[in-house]
Amino acid sequence: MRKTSIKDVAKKADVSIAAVSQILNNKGQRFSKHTIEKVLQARDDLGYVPNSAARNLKGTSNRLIGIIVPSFRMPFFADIIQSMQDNAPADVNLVFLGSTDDNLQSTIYSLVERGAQALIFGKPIPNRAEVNEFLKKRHIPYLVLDQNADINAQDMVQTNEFTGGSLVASHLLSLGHRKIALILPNKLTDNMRQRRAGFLDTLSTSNLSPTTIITTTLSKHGGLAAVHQLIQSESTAAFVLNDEMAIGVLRGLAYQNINVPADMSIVGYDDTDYAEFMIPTLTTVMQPVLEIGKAALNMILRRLDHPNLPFQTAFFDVKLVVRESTGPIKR
Amino acid sequence: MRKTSIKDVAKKADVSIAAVSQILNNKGQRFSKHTIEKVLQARDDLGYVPNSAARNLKGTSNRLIGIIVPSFRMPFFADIIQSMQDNAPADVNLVFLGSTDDNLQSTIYSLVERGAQALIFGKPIPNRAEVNEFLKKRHIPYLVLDQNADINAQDMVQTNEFTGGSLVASHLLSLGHRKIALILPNKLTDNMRQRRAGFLDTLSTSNLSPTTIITTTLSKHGGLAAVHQLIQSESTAAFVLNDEMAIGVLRGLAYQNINVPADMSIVGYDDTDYAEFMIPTLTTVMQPVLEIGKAALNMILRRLDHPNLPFQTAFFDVKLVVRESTGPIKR
DNA sequence: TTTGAAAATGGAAGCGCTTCCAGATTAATT
DNA sequence: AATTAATCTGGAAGCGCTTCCATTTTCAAA
Repeated sequence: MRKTSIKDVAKKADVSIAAVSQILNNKGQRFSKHTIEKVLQARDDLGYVPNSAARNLKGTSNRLIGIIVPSFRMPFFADIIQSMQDNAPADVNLVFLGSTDDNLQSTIYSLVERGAQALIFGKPIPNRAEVNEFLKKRHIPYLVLDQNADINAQDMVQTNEFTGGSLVASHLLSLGHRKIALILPNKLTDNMRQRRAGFLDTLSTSNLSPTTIITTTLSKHGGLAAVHQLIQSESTAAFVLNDEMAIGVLRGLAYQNINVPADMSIVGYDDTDYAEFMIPTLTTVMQPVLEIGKAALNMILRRLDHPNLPFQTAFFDVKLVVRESTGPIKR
Repeated sequence: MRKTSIKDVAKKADVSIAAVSQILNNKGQRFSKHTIEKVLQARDDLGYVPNSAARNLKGTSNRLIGIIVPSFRMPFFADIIQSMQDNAPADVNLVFLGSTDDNLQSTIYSLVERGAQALIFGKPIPNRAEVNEFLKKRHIPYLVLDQNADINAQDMVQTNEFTGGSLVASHLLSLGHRKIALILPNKLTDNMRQRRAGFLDTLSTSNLSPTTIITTTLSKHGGLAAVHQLIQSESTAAFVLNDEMAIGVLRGLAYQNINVPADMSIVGYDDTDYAEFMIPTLTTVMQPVLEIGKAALNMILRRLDHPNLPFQTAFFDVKLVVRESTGPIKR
């Protein structure tokens, strides 16, 4: 039951192994039509598929990029993945892996073992220094889709999170809101911190700060669970740090017969697919996710081809998308 | 810039290659404490990670399973992927790939080339016969997450789609609806066909058939676009073949100020995460997606271990989940 | 000491493939 | 017919690793 190997093909076609290899790799101009025919025929008869392990062993392996995301179920990452996959050149292989903080190390290890030549992380790395050392030692470039302290230490893809948060605040202020709640996930990425910072900064220019800051899990259920506190706070608006949670908040408010936006304005972040389908449609901040995924991939490919180029940062602007879930304060 | 290989470690530790190999694979009981120490030290110093290509070459490779889905963005598949990933034994490697009908062939090929030992398809295979021959010839078992004509030709995971459709019809009928629309995606899987069949079958026992059958794209936007026709049909209820589309329908109806369920009842299918967060919450049919993913994976692993066992079919029941989007007919 | 088994280690083959190089065959040119 | 050049093909090394087996070293018991 052994897999058919190049040897089998060679024997069947009655030519040398070398001939088979070259002919099947289109480097066989130097062979006669007849030989080529025999080889192709034998391959098809035997159903031969070259073993890429053996092939890669030789050196010029295909480029393999590992992409590590926290979850496949979050729209943001689903989009990233899809966009990378759609934009990957044919000779590049992408391997997607989900990973919790716990098994990050082993995930990275298995990717490296598999011959990944570069990695892209969808979220911050907990033990950054350690991982950095591990990868640097092996000359494996990587890239983190999150703000990063050291712009000169590696390539980066950034979005203007601070501005994003700020836009939200301005929008709500301009609608007359003064009592604004802030709903955060219990684990913040750097991106989210910036988002928050921008929001708080702009509020403070009006001498305001959030009426309440609610911390909850990063999920629709988390948003739902935050509603109780939100109502207690008597705010007239809330900035929910991402759309997933915002969807939960919308749902929770509806259960309490609190009308959005008449009684309460809600703003999300990410502009996932679902935002424009909510009832009411969700005001949110758009990040060009597809572009981000594409840029990250291209950047890391560029790095592979030119390991010594200076580090680069791709910068993306965000945009406030005003929809139905925000409105002027009720008087 | 060559990657450090076992040879480098051996030299550095001043032992043989064989010793390094065995020690690092925990088959080194026969070595002295001292030697083991040296080797581990050398490995760490050099940052050595064994090359799995070379390792697999030898034969007993790690089990690699390829999973092909149409899209990473559809909640149904995101869930499947997540559940497989969460349930995969440590020694099993999963590779997820998105694929359109067009590049299916090459996707399969690249997976086989990589040494995939089994495949799982998330959706029907267009040119089934051809693919079947290709994979059979290479002794690569596969499994399709869709109903399948030939229960004796391969393992299968099935859900009771017919019953699912039937449950929807019964539910709507019991609420008094007689004018019921059916909204389909323009490409049906076998599963969906069964779903439809169950629905139509039950309707017909009341001598009914859908007031209208609307065909649209399989997406939220598709659902939204179907609303116009739906309204024209003067139906009092609609069965939308999956939640994604149903979300679009809900949104579209809201735009037209048509109240759900007072003016129109809506039923989806899949019970994705979002169903219970819609406003109104969406009545839908629950498939145990996580279980399905897990079962599919286990089944294919079992097949790998025991290629000659008789084919098996895992069968899952579905459940109607009644929520706010359906209600008694208005009189 | 001698002896023999147990413990420790390295040599070398081989996994499937690519690639360099030399050898063989054929065709083209005097 | 002789020589050269062009065309065609196979041998063999080597990629990084595992594994079988032979060899060497150690150590306790005789």
